Amino acid sequence: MIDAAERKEPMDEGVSLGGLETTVGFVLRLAQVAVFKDLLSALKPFDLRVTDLSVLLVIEATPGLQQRAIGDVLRIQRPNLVTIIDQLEARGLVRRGPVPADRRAYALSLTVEGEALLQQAKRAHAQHDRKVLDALGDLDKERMLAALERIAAL
Amino acid sequence: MIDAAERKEPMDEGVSLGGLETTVGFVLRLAQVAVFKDLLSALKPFDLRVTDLSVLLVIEATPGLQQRAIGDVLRIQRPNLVTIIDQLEARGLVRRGPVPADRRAYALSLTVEGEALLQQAKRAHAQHDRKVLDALGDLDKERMLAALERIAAL
DNA sequence: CGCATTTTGTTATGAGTACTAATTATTTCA
DNA sequence: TGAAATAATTAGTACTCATAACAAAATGCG
Repeated sequence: MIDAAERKEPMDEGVSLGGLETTVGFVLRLAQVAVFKDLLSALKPFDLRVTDLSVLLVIEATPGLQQRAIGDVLRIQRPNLVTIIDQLEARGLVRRGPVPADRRAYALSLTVEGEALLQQAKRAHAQHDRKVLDALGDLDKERMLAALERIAAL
Repeated sequence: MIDAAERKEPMDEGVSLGGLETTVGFVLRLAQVAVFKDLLSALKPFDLRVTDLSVLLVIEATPGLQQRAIGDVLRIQRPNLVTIIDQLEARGLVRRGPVPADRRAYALSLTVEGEALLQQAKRAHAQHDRKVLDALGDLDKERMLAALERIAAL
């Protein structure tokens, strides 16, 4: 396959984006897609998607959490979280334990296998995150995060 | 529906995200989702999706462009662009004209209706963009764009 | 020129993600 | 106790994104 950068005739570099290229929203999307693609490939060896990693991280941080709580903080709809947990449970990474006070809910926790895999995945994630931070250049992380959080609260 | 912020018992604010909240990638995603949601609702009156607007903007900037070129700059796969143009053409907003030198391709241009609708949509878009820029706070747009572009080039 | 290769747009199709409505079991509360 | 709310689930849907294969036309090289 021939990359656009080395094609002969059309020379797409000259095509105007109609002002889109100086728009925060548009570039924000390009950046987000790139970050997710990079992280996804970094997690490939562990057969984890980005969402899987985030779920595992939250469970690790607070074992005993219920599905609803995880969905809330990660902005995952409850029905969607069900299948995610289903898969992680089927792989023996996560356990659906009983909640003493509530027989409807499950107390989620990592199995030893889940904990072990997560440790590996965390190293890959840290490596990925380093790349992202390097790309920030002179812009310090704190100001970037603050700005992004304000945008997220639109 | 009850918002999480005003629910009584669980108090999700205390749930740890396991370090995710200080990750550029995660917050980047939240920001991007928020921006798209805001822009989508701003474009609702014109029955345009975000992608539709970007396509119209590119065509306006360079009339006579072929589908392939638009897909390249906007990162839209050719098959997907076909249906997008189909819809815009069916609504009378875009015209598929002949390319003198190439009978396979179409020279895309805006109709008068398309031009008129785009002008309105651009005002809505400008209003939305103003909100995003305000959210940047002390961070100047140029540095933000530069950082995002470097991330997008990961 | 003539024939293989490439390119444009198209169709069909599948994977992945995300959303809504409705159901069951359980808990909460008036 | 009975009504309403909640946790998880199921089923169905919609939207985005990607790939493969195709016809028509253009390109290019012998």
